[in-house]
Amino acid sequence: MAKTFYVTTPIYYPSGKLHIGNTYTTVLCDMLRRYKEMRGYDTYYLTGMDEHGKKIETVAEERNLPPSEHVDEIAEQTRALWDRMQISYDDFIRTTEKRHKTVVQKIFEQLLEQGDIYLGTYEGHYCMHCEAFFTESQLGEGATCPDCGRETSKLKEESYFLRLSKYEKQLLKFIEDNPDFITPESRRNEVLEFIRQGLNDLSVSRTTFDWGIKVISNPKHVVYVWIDALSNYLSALGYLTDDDSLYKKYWHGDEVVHVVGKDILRFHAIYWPIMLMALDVPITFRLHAHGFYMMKEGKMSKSKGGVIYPDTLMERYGLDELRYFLLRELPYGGDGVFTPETFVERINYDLANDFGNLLNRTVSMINKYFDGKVTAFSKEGTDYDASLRETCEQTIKEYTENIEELKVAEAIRSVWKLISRTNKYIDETTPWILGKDDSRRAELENVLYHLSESLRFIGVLLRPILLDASESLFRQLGIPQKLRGFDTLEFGTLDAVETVSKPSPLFPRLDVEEEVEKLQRIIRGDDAEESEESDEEKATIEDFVKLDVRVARVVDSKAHPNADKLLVLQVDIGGEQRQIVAGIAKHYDSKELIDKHVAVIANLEPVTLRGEKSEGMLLAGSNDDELEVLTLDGLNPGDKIQ
RNA sequence: GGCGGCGUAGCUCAGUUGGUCAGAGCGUUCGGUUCAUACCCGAAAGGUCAAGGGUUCGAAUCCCUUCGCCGCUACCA
Repeated sequence: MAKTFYVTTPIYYPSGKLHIGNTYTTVLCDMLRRYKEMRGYDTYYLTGMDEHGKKIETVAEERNLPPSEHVDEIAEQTRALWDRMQISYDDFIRTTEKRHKTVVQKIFEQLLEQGDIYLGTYEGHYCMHCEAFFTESQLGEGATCPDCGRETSKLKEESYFLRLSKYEKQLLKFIEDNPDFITPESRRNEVLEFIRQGLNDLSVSRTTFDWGIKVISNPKHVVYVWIDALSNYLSALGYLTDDDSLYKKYWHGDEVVHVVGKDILRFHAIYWPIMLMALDVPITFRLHAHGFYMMKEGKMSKSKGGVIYPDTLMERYGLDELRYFLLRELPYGGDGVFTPETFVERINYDLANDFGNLLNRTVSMINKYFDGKVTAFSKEGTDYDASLRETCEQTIKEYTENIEELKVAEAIRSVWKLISRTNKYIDETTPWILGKDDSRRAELENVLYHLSESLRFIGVLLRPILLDASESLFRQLGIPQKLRGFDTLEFGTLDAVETVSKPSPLFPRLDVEEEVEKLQRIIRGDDAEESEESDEEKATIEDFVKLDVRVARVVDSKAHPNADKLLVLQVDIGGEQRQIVAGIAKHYDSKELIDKHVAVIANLEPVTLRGEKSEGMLLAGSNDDELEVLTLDGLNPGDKIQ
């Protein structure tokens, strides 16, 4: 029986167009799946969409569509994108599907019965934008969302909670006992540290919106994101249904890998295992949290450094080029940078010059010297032959070890070492000199055979990465289907090569300057086709007039006794004195602002920050490294700002 | 503030358990070659391995301190 391999992407939340940062996960999983397939595994690749929640409800409303139609549309677009990218997924699950809902409801009820979920009331800060409650410890006693920075409102709501605290010790032990459970190690450490600080029970239901899975025993609640979304990994396999054969086969199989971006590490490393423990389902998966592709200026976003979409790159440069770049440029455990320069240079140097040209010159020579047919293989050979063969063997080893550890960029690099070695082999053996001497024909044929065999190795190893190019390589060298498998990678297995009569370049060379410029335009959004609506929400004038912004004179100021970023200011707002705590200590000395006239929001709900009362908010402008408090020394304390 | 990590050639980074570890790729300069998509191959220049101190016969590699940067976390509305 073949070993099994089950690989998953997160299910994507349809809030924006998928850019190359998002698609990386999917391409990585696709590559892993193809690799395992090639190694003879029985594989299953799951991806899908997370389609519930307030945000979807709202967007659908704005579009004047029922939410179901809205998500149908997006799901269709997403599937179409994966199809264009030749993603080899086996199943595409949507949380709005009946097969998923039923399972989630069963899971919820079971956990409720067992007491792992309990009904409580939540009194706390709620962020409308993130649809999330934050506990006191998460938010401290501030009033904004730790995720998005937007203002939260105090809400008292009935909510179900998942008892995380009960499983804290068990989870900690599991992670400690399984060093490979979470990779890379740095992420694992973060998780351990987070658990050690103690887990708060997790709110897992909402009553503030309808677009979600109803709690059967209490339908005014809908199941909130964690239990809904994470369950997809099981529901798609038929867990808790009449036919759970896939679940038995793959979840209880040999290898299960969840690949996620680092932003959702915690949910997969903590909440998901705890859910499984509570359900008495074995934790068979390992979790890999990769970094992101950034633009040079920072995070990929429309407002900041610009965005680049997979379609753009695919249409202009090709799928293999895109896959190669993505898989090759993201360093293990870190973030990657997309720049037009590196993208174009990778294509030219690695794909066109080193790899494509290697095939091209080999095919040309076989045609030129042997009319396209080569058969000989001399075991005696030269030192160069032996060295090349050795590199082939070594490459398989490095490649395999790296992929198994999910170090795909390293794996790819090891193949390129072989490509370089093979180019060098041509220089060492100088076939063009051998070609001038009839007595050395056997030698020449042996050289060309070695080149073909090396290229066959390269083609096989790159099959999971370069879909068209590997195929084209086999075709151009006339390598039969049965010699394209990983298990045929033994030097000398190839009986004969019969090349096509005229080689065709695998990758066209690009005009660097021209393409870089083109890409820069696209990223900036200057290209007509790429113009996009802004992500930003609009505030109405009503929103603004709610704020009472006033000029205040700083009367006194001291460092917060118990927080290094805070200053405690006494301000005069035209007769009334107040205390305001502001997070500006990194940028202002405690005395620096005294007597300055600053801008404050006067009608904020007072909060206590690290033990000091704050009755307002100081306005300041900032970027990544600078911060400047707004000063209006020409106006008097109490004057209104609007 | 707590925890983790990083700071190595102009640029991007490799460097497992301390002793050919001072490296690779790109860039630069020079040279070779012509089978090839003007490609490929080779050579050279470039670093007091962030700074200071310590352990050791010997440290980029271990320990301490300082500075700078990143991630998570707490505090910043």
